[in-house]
Order: sequence, then structure tokens, then C-alpha cells
Amino acid sequence: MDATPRWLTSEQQAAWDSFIRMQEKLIGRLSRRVQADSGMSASDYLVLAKLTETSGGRMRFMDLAKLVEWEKSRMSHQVRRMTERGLVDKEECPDDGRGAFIVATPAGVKAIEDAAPVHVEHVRRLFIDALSQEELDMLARISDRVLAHLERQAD
Amino acid sequence: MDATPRWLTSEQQAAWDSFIRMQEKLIGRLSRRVQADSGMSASDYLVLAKLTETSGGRMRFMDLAKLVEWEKSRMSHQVRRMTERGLVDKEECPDDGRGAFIVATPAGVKAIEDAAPVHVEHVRRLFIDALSQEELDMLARISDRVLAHLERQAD
DNA sequence: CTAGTGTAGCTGATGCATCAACTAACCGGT
DNA sequence: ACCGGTTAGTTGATGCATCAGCTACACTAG
Repeated sequence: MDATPRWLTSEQQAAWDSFIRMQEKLIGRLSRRVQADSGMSASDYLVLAKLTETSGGRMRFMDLAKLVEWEKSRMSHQVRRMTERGLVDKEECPDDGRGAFIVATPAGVKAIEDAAPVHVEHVRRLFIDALSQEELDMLARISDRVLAHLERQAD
Repeated sequence: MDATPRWLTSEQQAAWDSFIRMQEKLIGRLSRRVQADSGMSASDYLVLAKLTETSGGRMRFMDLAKLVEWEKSRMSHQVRRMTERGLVDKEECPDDGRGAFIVATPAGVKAIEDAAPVHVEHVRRLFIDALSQEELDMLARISDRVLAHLERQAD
């Protein structure tokens, strides 16, 4: 218990508020758009994108989870839902009796091929078009600094 | 249908990827922290913060919804859950038979007073400490530009 | 070989976000 | 007075994220 918490300066507070507001509005709008246009959530999109980027369109469950930095539980639920909708399949792993391969189905491949250009257009329209290349570079640099900072800390 | 989608340049793609990764990791970690420390979600925190900033700690339902830029449905569910946990109360509105006031309960006030310093510390530790004041200013400027851009567009 | 430990992945419960559809009260014009 | 449109707020369904706890297989040491 600290009796005298160190509040943020008004500049710090302003930066945080702007960032939070921007991020919420941007992500919210983008994900609603993608969902409305393609019937896929951002999570569906991400999983299918990573899967189809891989040669063979198949990946071990945990490799996929690590790649997108998700907990195994989240991935498990996600894969189950996507399996139910026919976007991916699970296959047994011959080398490891516990293991599973996740494979994009033809329908899954088609879904992401259809969704990708639309997704890119939204990203461009909502975000890229708002900023100059210098600003984009700045933002990338700042984001990388924050990321590095986060990764240095114990979770 | 555009047969030749305009993909992003590699610099644009890099900026977007960095931003998305940063934002997910930062928001995810912060919200898990706040939840673990105070038993409140970011939404609970926001609602209580806005309510208690108001003189009287009470606000009309839709005013509150507009203030935090939420849909009424989201607010309605949120208020119901918070009512069930004793953080806020609903009161009838004398001027408008449809209307409701949302009021922070004493428990709600205490909850946010306890949570606020912890919340600030996390924001500082996870985010503010990663960046210089110049970088914070940059980020605020960039965020405001994106926000303005979003607000110019039809939803 | 077997006992212990780590790893792969699943499950159920809970809370949150969005959508569509709904009720009820208000308000302005005729 | 009443009728139609608007506003206030609720509700139920569905999908997603997190947490805690679970099974089953694999690996390693003794």
C-alpha cells in the first residue's frame, strides 16, 4: 500500500489517453469490418493466415500456438470452433501420440484468400492512409521499443 | 471484386505488424494485471472512473454510454453485471419514465479508489517507462491523427 | 521396467462484446 | 386526442478470452 501514489504527469496522461482511445476505436472498427465482410473474426483470420503461410498448410498445434503467442487453451477453443465451421481439420501425429496437426481445409484456404484483400483494404483505409511514411516509421519504432520493454519484464 | 489487390509496402506492413503486436501484448498484459489485482475488468474500471469523476457519482445511462463511446447494449449488459456485484445501482429518473440513473455504490467508490493507484503503476511500468517524453508526445500526435482520420470517415 | 516429471492438448465455467430484436415512454404534428 | 417516429433501455443468442483443472502420452533416471 502506497499512501502517495505517483500519478502521471498531464503529458503522460494525455499520451496514454490518446493511445488507448485510438487503439480501441481502430481495432474495434477493423474487427467489426472484417467480421461483417468475411464472416471471420480476427482470430480466425490470424490462424488461417499463419497456417497457409506454412508450406503444406499444416502445423503442429503447439507450434501454431507459440507462433501467434496464444495460450494452448485459447488455441484449443479456437481450433474447435474453426473445425466446427469447416475451416480447419485436426490430424493425428504419427511421431507423437499426444500431438495433433492443424490443417487448413480447402474451404479455409478459400476463406482467407477471399478475406485477405478486403482485410488489407481496411487496414489501409482506416490506418495507413491516416499517416505519412515518416509517421508510420516512428510508430513502428515506438511500438518496437514498447515490445522490447515488455519482453524484458517478467510477465 | 478487385483482381489485383494493392498490398502494403514492406515498410507499411512492418509498421502495422509492430503496432498490432505491441498493442495486443500491452493491452492483454495490462488487463490481466488489473483483473488479477483488483478483481475488476478494464470495463468495470472505466465505468466506475467516469461515474466517480462526475459530481454526485451519478449519470444518465445514455450519457454514460456516449461518454465512453459504447453501444447501449454493451452498457446495459455491463451495468447489469456491475449491479449484480454491487458496484453500481440503477435509480429511476423522475423527468423521463424510460430513463435511468447509474450511481456508484459506496463499494464501487471504494473499489475504484483502491484500484486506481495500482492501475496507474501498471500503466507506468508497462508503457510510460518504455518511452521518453518525446516519444510519448510523438505517439500522442500520431494517435490523434489516426483518431481524427477515423472520425472523418463514415463508420 | 517403473516411477516421476514434463509436455500436448482438452474441457467447463465465467465474463465480456456484438448483433438483432424487443418494449415502453416521449414528442411533434394534425 | 391520437398516431407515427424517435429515444431509452433490455434481452437472448453467439462467439471469444481467460482460468483452473484435467487426461494421456513421452522421456529420463534409477
